[in-house]
Amino acid sequence: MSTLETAALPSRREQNKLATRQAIADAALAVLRSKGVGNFTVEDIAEEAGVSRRTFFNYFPSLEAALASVTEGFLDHALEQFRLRPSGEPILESARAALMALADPMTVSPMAELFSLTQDNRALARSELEAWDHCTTQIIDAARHRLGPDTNELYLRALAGSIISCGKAAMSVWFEQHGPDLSPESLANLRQHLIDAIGLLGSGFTAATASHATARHGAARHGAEPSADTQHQA
Amino acid sequence: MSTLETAALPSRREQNKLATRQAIADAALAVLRSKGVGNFTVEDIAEEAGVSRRTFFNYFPSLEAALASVTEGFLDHALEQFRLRPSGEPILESARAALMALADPMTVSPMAELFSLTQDNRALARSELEAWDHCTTQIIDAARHRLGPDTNELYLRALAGSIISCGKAAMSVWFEQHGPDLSPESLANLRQHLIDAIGLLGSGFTAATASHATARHGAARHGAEPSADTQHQA
DNA sequence: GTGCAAAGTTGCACTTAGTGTAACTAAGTG
DNA sequence: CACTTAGTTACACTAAGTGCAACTTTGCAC
Repeated sequence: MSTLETAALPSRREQNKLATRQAIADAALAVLRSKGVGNFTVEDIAEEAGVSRRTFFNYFPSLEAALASVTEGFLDHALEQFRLRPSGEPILESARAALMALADPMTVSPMAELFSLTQDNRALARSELEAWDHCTTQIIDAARHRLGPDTNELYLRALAGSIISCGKAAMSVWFEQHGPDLSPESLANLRQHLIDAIGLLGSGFTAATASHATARHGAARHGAEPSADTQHQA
Repeated sequence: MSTLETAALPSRREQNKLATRQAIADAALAVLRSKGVGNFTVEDIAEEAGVSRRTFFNYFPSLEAALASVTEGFLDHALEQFRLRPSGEPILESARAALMALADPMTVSPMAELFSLTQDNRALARSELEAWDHCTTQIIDAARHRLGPDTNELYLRALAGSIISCGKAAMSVWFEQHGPDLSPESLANLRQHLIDAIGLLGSGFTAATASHATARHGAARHGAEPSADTQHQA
C-alpha cells in the first residue's frame, strides 16, 4: 500500500494540501460574503481558514486568485466534459454538450454566488477574466489534440475563443435576468441561453446575411433565434 | 476665445494633462524596454517620466494599467473605425473593416513591441485581457446602437465576444509567426489572418459539419480555409 | 515503536503597491 | 495684481507579496 496505487489514494500529504487549498478558497468566499467586496484583507481570509498569512500565499499568489479558483473549478467541470466527448463529434456539438454541465445546480451554485458578490468590482473581474482565458487555452489544447497536431492554429484559437465568449455571454445574460436564482426554471433558461449562443456561433451570426437566414423576419433582423421559453428583451 | 470653442483648443490644462499621461505611458514602455519585465517599479517609471510617484498614481491605478493604455489606444483605433461604418452593412463586414485598421504600421507598432516585451508575463497579461474585455463592451454598445435598443442581448454579447476573440486569435498567431516584424509582407499576413478569422466566424466554423463545408478535403477537415498567401502549419 | 529525511507551516523582516491628506505651485479669471 | 481652481508633490500609513530560517508534520526505514 506504500508506493503503488498512487492515483487512487493521493497520499496523506496530497490530501492535506488539497484540503487546505479548499479551506482557503471556501474561507475567501465566506469572508467575501460576510464583509463585502473590498472590505477585507488576505489576513482575514487566512484567519477564517485557520492558517497563517504566509501559508495563504503558498497556495494562492493573490487574494483575487483565491476567489478565481471558484471560477476555475466551475470551468474545469465543463472542460472535463468536453474532453470526454467522442472524437468524431462536430466540435460545436461537443462544446454545447460540455456547456450543459454548467447548468447543474451544484456546479453553478458557487459561481452564481461569486457573480452576485463581485458584480461590479474591478480587481475581481480581472481574475475572472484570467480564469476564462485559461480555460480558452485548455480548449485550444483539447481541440488540437482531437483534430490533429497540424490543425490550423488560427482556426483553433478563434474557435476556442468564440466558444468561451458564447459561454460567458450566456452566463452573464442569464445572471442579469435571474440573479442568484437556481430554480429548475432558471437553470432551464441558462441551458437554453447556452444552446442559443452556440447555435448563433454555428450559424455564423447570420443576421442580415442571406446564407443561413431563416424566413422569420424577427430572427433574420436580429440575427438571433431565441427559443420559445427564452424571454425576449434583456 | 475664453469659454467658447472648447473642443478645438482644450485649454492649456487639458493639454498638460494629456501630455503628462502620454509621458508616463511612454516612460512605462521605455523602462520596460530597458530593464525587462518584472525588474522595475512604479518609482522607476515616475522618475523616467519626470513626475513624482504620487502623480503616477493620479493618472494610472497601477503599473499594469499604464502599459495597458498602449493596448487601449490600439483597440480604440479599431473601435473608431467600427463606429464609422454604415449602419446598413452586415455587422461582420464592419468588424472586418474595423480590424483592418489594426494592420497599419503606426498603429500596430507599439502593440507589437508590447507583445514582444510581455510575451510570457503574468500580471501584464491580466491587464491586456482587461483592455480587450473593455473593447468587447464597447462593441456591444456600438452594435446595440446600430441594431436598435431591443436587440437580443445574448446575440449582442456572444457576437461581440466572438469578434474580439477572432481579433485576438489573429494577432497572437501573427505575432508567433512574425515576431515584431512590421514589413509590408508581415502586415499583409496579419491582415489576411484577420480576414480569415472573421471569415471563419461568418461561416460558423464549419469544420466537419455538412452545411457550409467546401468540397476541398483539407479545408473541410481543418475547418479553416486559409488564403493562398497564408502559410499553413503554425 | 525510534530515527531520519522530505515536505509543509509559520514568524519575521523587508520591498513595493496603492491611498489619504495637506502644503505647495501653476493656470485661468476679473 | 489679487483670487480661485486644478494639478503636483511630500509624507505617512495600510496592505500585498516574497525570501529566509526555524519549526512541525508526514512518510519511510529499521
